[in-house]
Amino acid sequence: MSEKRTELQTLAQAIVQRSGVRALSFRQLAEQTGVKSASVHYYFPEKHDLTAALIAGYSEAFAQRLAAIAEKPVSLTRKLSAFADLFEEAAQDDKLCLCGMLAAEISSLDEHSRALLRGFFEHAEAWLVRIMERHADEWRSPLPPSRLAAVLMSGLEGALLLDRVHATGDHLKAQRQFINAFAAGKAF
Amino acid sequence: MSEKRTELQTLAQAIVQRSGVRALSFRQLAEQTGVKSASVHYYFPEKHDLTAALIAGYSEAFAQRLAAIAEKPVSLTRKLSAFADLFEEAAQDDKLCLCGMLAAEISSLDEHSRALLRGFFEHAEAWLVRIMERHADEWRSPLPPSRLAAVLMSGLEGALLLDRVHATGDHLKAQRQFINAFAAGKAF
DNA sequence: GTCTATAGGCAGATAGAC
DNA sequence: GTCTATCTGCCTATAGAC
Repeated sequence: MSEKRTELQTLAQAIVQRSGVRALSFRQLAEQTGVKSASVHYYFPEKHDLTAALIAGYSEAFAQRLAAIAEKPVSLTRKLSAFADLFEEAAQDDKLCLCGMLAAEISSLDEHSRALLRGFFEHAEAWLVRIMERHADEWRSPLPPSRLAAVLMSGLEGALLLDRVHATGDHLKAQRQFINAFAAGKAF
Repeated sequence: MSEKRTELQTLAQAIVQRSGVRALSFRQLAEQTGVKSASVHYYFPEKHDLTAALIAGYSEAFAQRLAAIAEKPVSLTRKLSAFADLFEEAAQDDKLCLCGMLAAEISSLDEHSRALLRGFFEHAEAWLVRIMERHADEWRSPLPPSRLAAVLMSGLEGALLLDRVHATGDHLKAQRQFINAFAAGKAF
């Protein structure tokens, strides 16, 4: 993988996380990396090639972070808190989760990118389910793990979204409080 | 308020809820309502005028629905379920909440529209807090009402987002289960 | 109110030289 | 790999006739 390609992809990812795919242009990408737009087309012939590469790269990095969290010998609380940290990082940079942003823009994605997007969310929720099952003695709830995973994931993606509007970070904080109470077995 | 203006605004709202402001064009709007794009500019001189009108209109309609729910003499469960119904309606039409979509696209909004957006979410969450306080005997939680309102709102907006990716509606269903358990005083 | 016509800009994409 | 040059198409916005 060439360095220029990586540089382009990194920049493109940041732009999408902040403003969306529709705001991402070959020209802007070229200007900000010191090449011409034709050169960007050399690495990513069409825009959907770039989009797909973005989702694939993001998914892989995310999966690695999840794997690292899973193998640590810590409590459920700490694992879920580390999970929330991944979202916090994006929020700090005024970004959404790449895949959350693309979910909003799904009408402008091709079928291949949509499939990759599905993969991202399936993997993340499956990870949450596995973690909850492994720490089954640390929590209780009237909902099954798969439902809880959906609640957690929706909550975090939604919090990222709403915290762009009020810059206080309150929604992510509320999610963390909720997660902590849950993972401490206090309720739900 | 002229009929044509209303027609344009209704169509524009649907387009934004499905594809976002960046996908909304004067030309498309004109074609689908049988006029020319110059005529659309007659009603909404610049695009940010249209965007602002969209948010204001949506906020007002939403507020009216909330007021109607609040005054019904029913349980917390039923009120929160009616609240969730508002999101379900959007999901059925493959739409996001207008303001959720615009939150993702906040970088392309002017300051006036951003202020209107803040107003929407503040109002919705204040409504949730008021409802929870009025039904204080029907639920319990380690979190204060304002935090719970943030959790609920994030969860529903996020569920709408994630359910566009897998078309199963699972995330909204999970939110409803969560809300029911909460409002039944079962937990959290 | 609605139109025609058009300005001016930016988008994605490609051909072909180096 | 990177460039220049260019095509085609869509965008917002405006001037001015009817």
